[in-house]
Amino acid sequence: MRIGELAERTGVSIRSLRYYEEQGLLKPARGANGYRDFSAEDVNRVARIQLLYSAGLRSSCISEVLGCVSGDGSEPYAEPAPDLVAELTTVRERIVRQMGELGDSLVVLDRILGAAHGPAGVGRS
Amino acid sequence: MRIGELAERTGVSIRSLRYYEEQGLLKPARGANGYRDFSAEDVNRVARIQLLYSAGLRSSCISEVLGCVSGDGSEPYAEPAPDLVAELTTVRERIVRQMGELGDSLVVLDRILGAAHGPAGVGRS
DNA sequence: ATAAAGCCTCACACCGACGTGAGGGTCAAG
DNA sequence: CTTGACCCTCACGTCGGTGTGAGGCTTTAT
Repeated sequence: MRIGELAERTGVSIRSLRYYEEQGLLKPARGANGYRDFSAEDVNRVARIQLLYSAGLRSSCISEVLGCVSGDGSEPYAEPAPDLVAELTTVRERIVRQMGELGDSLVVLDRILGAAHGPAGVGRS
Repeated sequence: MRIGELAERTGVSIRSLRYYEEQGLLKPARGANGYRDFSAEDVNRVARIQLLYSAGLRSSCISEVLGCVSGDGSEPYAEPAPDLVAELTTVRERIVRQMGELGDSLVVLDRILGAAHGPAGVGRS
């Protein structure tokens, strides 16, 4: 599939997809015309990339992580390098902490929002 | 208290504190010498600012939120403007979504980390 | 008095993911 | 053949929070 289609399917901009390739996160084949040729698996791969980005990992790190995840990513892994393990452990801790902070922020926001329309309970999501 | 002390107490850089003032998040008094003079409450205020930053709010939004929180922020609020309520609601949804994504990312990371040192359980934080 | 430390105001640098536009090929439809 | 849609590669712009350095005050300690 070509880049436009992948963009449409994933909801990610064309620019971003090119950027992902530039960062080594995607390695599409190339047609004789120079066009990128993405596989069907790349749809999932892009989803995982986005997920990890949203977790605050930078692309260099995502690249290593994805190197440990095979094709559809549903189950298997290769051996993670020891350095990577250390880094990911740090990242893991950061994520846990960040989730806590987000929870706290939510409390703050809900206080404000609660004040907005009186003492009645805020619509729970 | 002067900026250096506040920086030390909050763990936030001097540069950032000046930036917060520039964004209207802090309004320190000024001594005759031009030095900023922060109040004791500002320590809490800075903590809240950091919290909201980590939740992904930009300073313009934080400024409005803090406008609804009185002194020590422990309980009360002023009336939030209706526009602000709408924005915060959006932000709230984003945060909830983001927490979900972080949780998913955690699962991905734990899979990798689980593969790192064999089938034994991962050290639970 | 003199040095050291803390403060001040610009104002430019940086990072990371992405927008955007220029300039130019490729390809299917009319 | 031409139009229009899609693709390509640079390469610079943006945004937000922060680092950093210049140039110059005030205050504190010796």
